[in-house]
Amino acid sequence: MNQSNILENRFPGRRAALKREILEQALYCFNELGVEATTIDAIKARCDTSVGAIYHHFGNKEGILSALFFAAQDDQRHRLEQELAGANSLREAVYSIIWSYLDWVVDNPEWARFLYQARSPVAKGPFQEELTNRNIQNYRKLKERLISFGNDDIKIVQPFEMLFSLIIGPSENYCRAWLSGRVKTSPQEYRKEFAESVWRSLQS
Amino acid sequence: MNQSNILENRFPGRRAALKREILEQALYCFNELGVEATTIDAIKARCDTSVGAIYHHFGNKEGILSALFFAAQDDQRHRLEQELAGANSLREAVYSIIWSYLDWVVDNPEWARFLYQARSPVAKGPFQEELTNRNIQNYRKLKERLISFGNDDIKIVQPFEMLFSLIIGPSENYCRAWLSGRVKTSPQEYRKEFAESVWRSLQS
DNA sequence: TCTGTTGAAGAATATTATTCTGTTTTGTTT
DNA sequence: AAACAAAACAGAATAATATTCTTCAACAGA
Repeated sequence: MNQSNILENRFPGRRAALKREILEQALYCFNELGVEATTIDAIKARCDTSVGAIYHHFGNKEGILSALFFAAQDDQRHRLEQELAGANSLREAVYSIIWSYLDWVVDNPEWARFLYQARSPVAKGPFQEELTNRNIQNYRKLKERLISFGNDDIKIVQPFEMLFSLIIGPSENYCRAWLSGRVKTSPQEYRKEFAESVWRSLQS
Repeated sequence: MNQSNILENRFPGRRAALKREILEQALYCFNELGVEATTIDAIKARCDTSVGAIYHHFGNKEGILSALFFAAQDDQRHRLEQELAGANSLREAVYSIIWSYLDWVVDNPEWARFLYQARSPVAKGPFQEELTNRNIQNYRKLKERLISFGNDDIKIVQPFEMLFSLIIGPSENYCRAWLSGRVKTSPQEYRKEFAESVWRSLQS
């Protein structure tokens, strides 16, 4: 049932049991029915609790959505940082970014699906600022890490703004297609090809 | 006010005037407030009409959303087909796909923004099947067009499923970033770089 | 002009999100 | 252990919102 321990990691302990249960069922509902079509009542029914409990823990629907979103995003980023820590060159860093992304999506398809569809609602909602700040932070850290390698060995595509899009764009697009069912082959099968293609695209 | 004539093209004539007006204001609301936070009342207020008129034209909120979505998608695809028609080699085709995509987004930023955020809701809603069919069709047509060139001159990345992601992924990712404000430079400035990078990534 | 059809309005209804009040459980202090 | 405070939970009451329904007006074709 539990596809992973993202929730356990983030909301540990006995007292948070219902909180985790609500989130898990909400995740299911959002993915199955869509964010807007998911009602508090539907979530309530699936975990046999009360509206009072739900609102006590999350305040409102946006609160549930955001809690799920940030939990997923943090887990994904954590995986990225772990992989990236082991990289010793720009080339290895690029491979780490792509591989950790693909692996995470394949390991957590439900969470990944949710992440794609919840970004816009969260970006518009009351947690707008928190999301923006996190994105700026993450982006900056990644940029510094990449710059730290220098690019003596090969000449890298110039406008730095483009770099991240070139690296993650293809994988992201493929993962979306895979999660929506348009393509059948697991992203992991193309790990190597994605990384190599991207690396080629970077040398100018 | 009217960023383009997408609505005029799709719903021409005097009798569809209110229909277009409703759609235009709805587009504004969806982008400004988000899909879920946009109320029928807010749309009604912005075009000074009645709920009756709105429901007469679109049935429900999903109906407005879908009408906008398909209008935008068709316009985008139309532009792609025009550009692609002039291509005489695989290389030119790849350039056409990327350039028409970037140009369309820059020409229609509001529509592009909407397209990104409305995909999930539409994919879950009552027009689910229509969307799927359109996607399958578009994908197939594009695939056939690309295959038609053969690949005698250069060896192209093997798994065909990956091809589309490699081509459009970087541009898509960058356009999202640009529309969300994370990067400032217009995608059009990097037209050449995106196309060249992608083309390098394809040769294996 | 007549007549059926489409466009439009707004009140009435149904659905859903949210608040509020009270009760129980849990943890902590004495 | 008893008393207290804080957090967890339940469910009725309320508010916000989507949708339906009934009515009237504009319009095209006979």
